[in-house]
Amino acid sequence: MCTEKITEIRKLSQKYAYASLQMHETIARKAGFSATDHKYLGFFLQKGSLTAGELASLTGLTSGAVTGLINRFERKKLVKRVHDHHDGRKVIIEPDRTKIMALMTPFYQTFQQESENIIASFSEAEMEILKAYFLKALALTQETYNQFK
Amino acid sequence: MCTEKITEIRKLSQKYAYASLQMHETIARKAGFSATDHKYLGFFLQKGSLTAGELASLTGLTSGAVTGLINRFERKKLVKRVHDHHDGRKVIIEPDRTKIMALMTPFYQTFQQESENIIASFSEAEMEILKAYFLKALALTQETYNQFK
DNA sequence: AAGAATTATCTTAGTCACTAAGATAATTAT
DNA sequence: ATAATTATCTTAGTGACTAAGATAATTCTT
Repeated sequence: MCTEKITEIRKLSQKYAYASLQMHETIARKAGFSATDHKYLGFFLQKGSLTAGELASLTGLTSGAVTGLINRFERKKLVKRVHDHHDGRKVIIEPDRTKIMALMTPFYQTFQQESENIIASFSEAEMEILKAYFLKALALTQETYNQFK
Repeated sequence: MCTEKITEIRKLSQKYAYASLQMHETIARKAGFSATDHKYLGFFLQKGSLTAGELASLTGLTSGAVTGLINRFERKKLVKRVHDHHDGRKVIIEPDRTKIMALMTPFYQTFQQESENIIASFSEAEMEILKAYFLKALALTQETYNQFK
């Protein structure tokens, strides 16, 4: 069997994950965010509005840390706090997508375009293989995460 | 063309990168490390002995932060400080690979095995495609990192 | 319907890792 | 020899985190 090739690819994917982390942290600093703020900012683009509690459980942060996170974003006018009409305890955090995008785009536009160029360099059948791999790898990563959290 | 599929895969890989980050941070906490200590611990396994300065430029930390990092690892007896005989200013950090491995393995063994199982579920020709993708994606990520650092 | 328990968020106190700037000590250049 | 440079460490201050408790709204119990 091709045990070596398997291990090689596994290590490659590990290296990629680390490089990705480094890249994001570096961009975060350049964009004037702490690494963690930047990390969670993407959440709002992905998920839209969230309550503080939802954000806490998604991020794994304590409620106090989330309060601080929201305060920092609110100061920069990237999100708004809105009280839920149905449940007055809840605070809904409404991101200003346009403003957030405007901050991120300069850094990611080229990267995303190049990423898509790389993907586009594969045939449609090959893309299916990439997709299959990512779906499996994502599931395993999330399982492992859930196992330890 | 299949623009949608391309974007789908790009987003999938993005999601994977984020999940990977979350997983590593969670494991770090479980293993009794701060997320950053855990992140840099892997460095020693990969690179072996390093000087404090080399570590600083690899991690992007200031020299003071590196001093603290080494102190914490040294307290846990995971690394040793050795003075360079040729250049008395330099401090070589010698990792105790066995000890570090012993700390990491319980958390990563299953994950790595399952990762390899996923890879092994592809044919050899398909593996070549995965490898090709990772090599390109890694290069792009590192380029982007270098561009902003 | 009133009181108790729960839930959601915020506040406070304390900790830890970081940066920036300067100190120390060894090496290299003039 | 002296000056400049290099490598690491130290110190002071900052920022984001946790844990625990406060506050306020909702839901459950009887």
